[in-house]
Amino acid sequence: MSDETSIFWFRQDLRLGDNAALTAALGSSRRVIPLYIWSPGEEGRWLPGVRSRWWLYQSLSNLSASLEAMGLRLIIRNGPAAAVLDSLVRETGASALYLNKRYEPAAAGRDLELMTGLAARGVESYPFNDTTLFDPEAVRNQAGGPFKVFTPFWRHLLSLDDPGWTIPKPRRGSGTGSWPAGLPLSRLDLLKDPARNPSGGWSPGEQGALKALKRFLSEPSSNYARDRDRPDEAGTSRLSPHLHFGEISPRRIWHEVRKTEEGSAPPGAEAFLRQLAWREFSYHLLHHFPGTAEEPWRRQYGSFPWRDDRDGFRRWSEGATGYPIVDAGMRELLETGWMHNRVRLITASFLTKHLLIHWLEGSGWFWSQLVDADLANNTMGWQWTAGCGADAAPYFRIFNPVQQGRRHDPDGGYVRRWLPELAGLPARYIHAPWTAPAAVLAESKVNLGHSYPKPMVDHAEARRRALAAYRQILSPPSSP
DNA sequence: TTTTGAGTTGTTCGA
DNA sequence: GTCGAACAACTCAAA
Repeated sequence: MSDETSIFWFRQDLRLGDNAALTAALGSSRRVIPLYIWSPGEEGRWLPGVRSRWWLYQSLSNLSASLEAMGLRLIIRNGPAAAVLDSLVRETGASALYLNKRYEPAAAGRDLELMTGLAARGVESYPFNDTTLFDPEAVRNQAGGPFKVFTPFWRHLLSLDDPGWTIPKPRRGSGTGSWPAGLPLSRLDLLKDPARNPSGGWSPGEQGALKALKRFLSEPSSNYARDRDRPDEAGTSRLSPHLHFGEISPRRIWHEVRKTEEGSAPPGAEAFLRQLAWREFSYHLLHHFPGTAEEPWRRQYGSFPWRDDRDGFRRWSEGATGYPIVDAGMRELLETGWMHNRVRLITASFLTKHLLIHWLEGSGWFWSQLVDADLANNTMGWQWTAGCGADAAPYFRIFNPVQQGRRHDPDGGYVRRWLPELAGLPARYIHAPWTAPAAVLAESKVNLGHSYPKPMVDHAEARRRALAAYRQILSPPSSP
């Protein structure tokens, strides 16, 4: 162990356990300065939204307390990362920077530049792969390129050695008395609008993340493969925000699930790992195709005839389309900052296919509202739904919002929860109120067009319009 | 190099 | 109600 001072830069790895770069820093230097930098302007147009900031505040507060307990202090600063690091190096004489790599293009580019600058001043940087199970550069097909189809990617992951097992939580503090100056967390302006705090019983932070995983794995009657598509039941892991902020590592989840799998083989363990692999796939894609957060992955979609429809977008975002399963999802998002995965698909499909509104408007809205907003996942999901992404759904797969509602929310419990104005409707009509007889509507206190809107588009008509639009770019008319 | 099999999450239609 | 086919063609990944 050297006498040198190192800086450990926390970013999307707000945890002490199984943290590759943090463990390396504590193992190699006598004095480690834990740092967090608030510099949202360096992330391009993807500034954290109100829910994301709320979570960040809670998570940093939690992390700070955990660090104190082991004799370390989290130094919080704001401003351009390069400038913050420069001055901290000057103040402390640090000679090394430890960090876990980020894969969002803006952040990755910024990091590279900043590490080069530090190297010129004699400060060595040690970037680790920690956010993903495997380093995207190391996962390649036989031709040496990145995978562009999920299933071969998944099979390849299963053929690899397991990612190194959990790195133990460091126990030791630095033992130095004086710490460089930092800002109190409250100065970061993360809690702007308390009225919009996410609800839903979240526990941000490392302990909360571990508890959530434990709960998920111990559900006695759980069958993830079956229940994950039921928004009316709590069948999903709800680990997404914890994963986004790195309060738990995908490595740890991978191992915990496999461990359980070997023991009692809960139904659905493999299905869950597949979802984790989708997250992995998203990160690898964003790394290899850095333009895809803004541009369609399939080039020909650049000329897709998206409609400019401000009013349509507003109705979608507010949950007033007249299709209950869509509106329930959008209200859940608005009220809690989270939406069930299946409903994300249905609402995204509705925006891009029924309304023909650009997927970027949708991804931007989700980004601004989600507590788990994650550039890799959000980008991949929207491009996949819109048909322009890697391994996307065929364009003729257009969700029928009524059928999807009936299949995945058969009793209407999900709709009733988020659309109380429809709560009185019998299950038979809950996903298509306009088909209910007048007497049923009256008895249920539903006044279509007033207490709840009529469908803003006719499904069959919208479907034909979408198919025509997609056909247009896939087989351009030959010139005469 | 060429060939071959395959591809998260669907819907509709007609028998 | 249930079933299979059509919806399109393309590109990927591996043999």
